[in-house]
Amino acid sequence: MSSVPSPRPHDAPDRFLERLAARRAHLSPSERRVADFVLDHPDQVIRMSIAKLAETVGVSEPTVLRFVRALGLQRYPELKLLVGQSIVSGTPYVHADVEPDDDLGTIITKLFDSSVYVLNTVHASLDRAAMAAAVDRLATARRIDCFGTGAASVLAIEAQQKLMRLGVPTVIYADTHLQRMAAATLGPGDVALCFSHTGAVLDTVKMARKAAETGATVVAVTRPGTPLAAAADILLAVDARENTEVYAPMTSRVAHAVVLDVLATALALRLGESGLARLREVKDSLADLRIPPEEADETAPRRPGRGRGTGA
Amino acid sequence: MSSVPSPRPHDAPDRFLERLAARRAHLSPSERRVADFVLDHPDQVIRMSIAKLAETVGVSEPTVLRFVRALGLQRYPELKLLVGQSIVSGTPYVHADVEPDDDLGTIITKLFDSSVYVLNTVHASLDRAAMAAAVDRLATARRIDCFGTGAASVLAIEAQQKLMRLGVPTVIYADTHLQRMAAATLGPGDVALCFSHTGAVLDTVKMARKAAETGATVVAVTRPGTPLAAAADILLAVDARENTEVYAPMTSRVAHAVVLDVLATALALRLGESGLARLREVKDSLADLRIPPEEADETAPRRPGRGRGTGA
DNA sequence: CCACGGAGTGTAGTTTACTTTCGTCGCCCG
DNA sequence: CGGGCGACGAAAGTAAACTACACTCCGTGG
Repeated sequence: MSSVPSPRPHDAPDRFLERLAARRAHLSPSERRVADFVLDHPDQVIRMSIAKLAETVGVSEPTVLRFVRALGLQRYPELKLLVGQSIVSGTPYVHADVEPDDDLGTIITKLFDSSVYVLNTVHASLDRAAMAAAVDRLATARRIDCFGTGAASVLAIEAQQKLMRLGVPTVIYADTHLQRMAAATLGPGDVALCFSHTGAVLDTVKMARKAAETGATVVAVTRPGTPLAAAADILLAVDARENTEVYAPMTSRVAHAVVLDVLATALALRLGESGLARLREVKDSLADLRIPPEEADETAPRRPGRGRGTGA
Repeated sequence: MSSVPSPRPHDAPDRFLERLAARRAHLSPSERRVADFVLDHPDQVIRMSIAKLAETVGVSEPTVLRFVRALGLQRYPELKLLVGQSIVSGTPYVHADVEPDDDLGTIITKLFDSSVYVLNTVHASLDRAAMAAAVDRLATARRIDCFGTGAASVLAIEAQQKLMRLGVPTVIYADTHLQRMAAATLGPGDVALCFSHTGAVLDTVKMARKAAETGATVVAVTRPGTPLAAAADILLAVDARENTEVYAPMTSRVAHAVVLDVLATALALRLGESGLARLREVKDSLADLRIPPEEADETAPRRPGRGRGTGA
């Protein structure tokens, strides 16, 4: 492979336009007009020469250059570069919702872009201290119960799978009644791991409160400022605004999944060799459920007319 | 020469480096050297003048310019712009694996970046025709069975949830035996929706084949070139290489989830008003399980010592 | 075996783009 | 009401990008 340079050469290229907007107030009037034009038409700016930009905005070339310098850049091309990178980076501002008359390609693009956007947002806003605290508690927990209802139940199930694989005593109960009963049987040293997109699902919140009453630590992955968040000892905030009105929570699902990945991975490393050893054991125990690579071809009797999918 | 993956989907700006790699073969020797340098050091190229690039590569300036034109571009700055946009998207190339001695911040960054990277890759490589065909079949299916074992089981569960919400007759069975029995009872007009990261899980593959024997349509979300992929009528290929050796499938999970989102969303729109109506009905039926926003504050009795997580 | 032609490349010169210097204007403060 | 300061632009200088043209190498046909 090649030299992989600093992922972000100077500053974060993505939020460059944000930075520009923030700095707008401190610019001189003429410079501000340049800033406004750049913010309004970044796509045009990247193909403009300094002279063209100056003419379009109605200022002189040196003013444009001063504007560039005011932003902490050395040269004008640098600006074009950063603006260019800003407008490409994952769905700039328009976190577009899917419309009823979108075609398939548009749906695909919108959903993938939204997911990427949410991941970037959550990444940036993730509370490391809370995450560290959560890993801490999970690592030493006597018992971990996973809670989640509705769409969040898959997250609870996934959490149970991931943590169990690490040799951490983690359980999940299939229905709400069982979960509620289980919550009441927790105690100090135990952890209740709760998932909810809205943070306002009555059952989950009640379980969290019940668990807290017993002295267990409540870790919640949910939206901040919600009842569930308030009930939590440790809040892993995922603030992904989305259209929950009609469609099922989608993008926030993805964000929750990645947060869970982080949790499980950090925990695995925290547990060190013992955790890795467990993973290996579990993996080995599954080996005979897999088709070995070398047999793969023979064991796949190709049926006529099958195998579509790559074609047009 | 180093492979350069497509950092971003869409058509124009993003897959530029890919396009460049593809066109490399048709270039003259000197131009090819330029191409290789651009592919290997895109981050440097975006800050180089044509003269500097020519000198570094060891060719003349016009050669660089001819290289630019061979790519279908008009001017050299256009190249810098496109290269710059190509290398943005959060994750450069290094799909970095988590190392045992990474600290929490590094783990967070690596996992989020990997997820974003995978989403971009899968977005770019997603087979729309296959997706359209899948939506088609699901829309008219008499019955849909979801299959998935191990880590993929949560996806199957999620699929069942999402499709069921649309009013599409979708079922899932909890254990392998039941799933296998169910597969045998499928028939023409039915759909088997299979999930597997590796595509080599024996149980899932057997179910897919059994389902295919009955004349049902097999839709598989998995890695291409695997036994499960071969057994599928419609393959939704998700080729996310990752470290399955020790850690559970993580990034591919996220990709599968988004593919499922696309499937469900496209299906909802395809079903039109009836699908949306179903969603609303289901949503309304859940209304009393939520804590209404206005009550949120009062219903959250704040306990002393609680509410950590946002702090340092 | 040599003349011819075309592909591929480089040299030199022109045009365009960017940057700096410096001077003017207007405004605030003394 | 004039000296000083900040904002701005004109013009000149410098660097970058582009174009025209010439050379070389190699294969082909006479």
